[in-house]
Amino acid sequence: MTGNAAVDAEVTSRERVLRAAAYLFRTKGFDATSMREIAQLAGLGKSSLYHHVPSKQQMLGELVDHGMDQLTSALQRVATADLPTTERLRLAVRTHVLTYIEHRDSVACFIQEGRALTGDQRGAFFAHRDRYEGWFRELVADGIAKGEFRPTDVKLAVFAILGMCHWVVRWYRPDGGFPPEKIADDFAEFAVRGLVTGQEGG
Amino acid sequence: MTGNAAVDAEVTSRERVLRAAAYLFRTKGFDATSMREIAQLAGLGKSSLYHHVPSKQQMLGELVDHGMDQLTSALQRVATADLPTTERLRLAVRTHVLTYIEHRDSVACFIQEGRALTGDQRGAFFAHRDRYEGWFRELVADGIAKGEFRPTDVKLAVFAILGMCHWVVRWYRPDGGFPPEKIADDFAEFAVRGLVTGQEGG
DNA sequence: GGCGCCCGACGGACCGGTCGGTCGGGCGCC
DNA sequence: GGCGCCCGACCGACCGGTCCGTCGGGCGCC
Repeated sequence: MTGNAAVDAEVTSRERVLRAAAYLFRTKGFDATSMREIAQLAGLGKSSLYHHVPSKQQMLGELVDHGMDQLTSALQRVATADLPTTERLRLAVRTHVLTYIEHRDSVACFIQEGRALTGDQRGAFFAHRDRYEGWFRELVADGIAKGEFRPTDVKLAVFAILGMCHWVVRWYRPDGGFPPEKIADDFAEFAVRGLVTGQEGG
Repeated sequence: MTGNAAVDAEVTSRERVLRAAAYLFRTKGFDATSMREIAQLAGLGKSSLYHHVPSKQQMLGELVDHGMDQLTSALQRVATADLPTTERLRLAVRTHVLTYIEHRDSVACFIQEGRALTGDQRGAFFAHRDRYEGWFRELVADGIAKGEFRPTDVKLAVFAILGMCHWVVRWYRPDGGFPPEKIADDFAEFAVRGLVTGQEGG
């Protein structure tokens, strides 16, 4: 709430549209979602959408950015922690999973629908994604340099970890019987065990 | 010549159509791919597609089935191996990765585009997918029962492993600098390390 | 208070274009 | 000739997006 009634009204309406779009983009995909469906879910006529949003593409771009922001801002809080690399990896995976679950729709837009972007938005999307992956690569490389992690290909290790994390988008259901904390803990443990030194001789 | 090796091969028209469709479905997604594009890539007029395939939906269904068959038939060769569970897991992950890379387009249809199916095909898809996941769950549960794997939630462990594997669809490029064998080995090692007993006290 | 104006929110009708799919006919090979 | 393969032309439906009129609440002016 800003205290300004007129602004609040506009923000809420616009937000309703964006949330409806994010939900549909996540569950059906960008291309399979029509502006009519978004309008219906938001409780508006189709033409009214365009009072709040310039185009379907722009809407996706905004949602992708928002999803990315959720992940990066959550991760930055972890990045600065003064902890052993192993624990920072654990925190990073935990944070990713919990952030996704909390902001499912927009993060799913970022993870799943980014390729539907065009032009400048597409470039910005790839840049953001690379920066996000790069942060994980530094984390893993740091752990290897410090001897906390076994030596292994950094890119592949990050692909493995992020694949495990991103895939949550595809199977998580709020009523699926797994509390977010449980998923976050198990996945963090899985990632850490995959990288830490020990059990040599395989 | 189209310049696309997957389509240029000397095969029947029907196969050319299916391969073109699989390639486009993987790279652009089912909904973003038009029958006109498929026809063009296959070197045919749009109407000619319908001499080989009854509909776009049916085509996707066939490709999803085919991708699923590639994975399951490859996995069944591994399932019967008389090896410790740890080594069977390693083989399973290796096989999954290598099979995906060898049959990228149709397997990607199975992994990524299955949700675009409708009706009976949709039900069959979910059944196949569940059977595939079920096989992995039995493998993991078996390893835990035998004491080779640490006790952990089986479903989550399989989600983690399959997430890591399925995500290959999204980043693998033939010229990406990673030989398939390297990816398969690293991912198998990652999965095994995530599950085997040892390093307790975390 | 009462009146009139304004303006943002909204929706019905409609646009050009593209979608998946159909149809009738032509062309070449046996 | 007959048959398999193929294509241009075409269909109704639906796409994202626009146009323009309606509605109603807020605000200045008297």
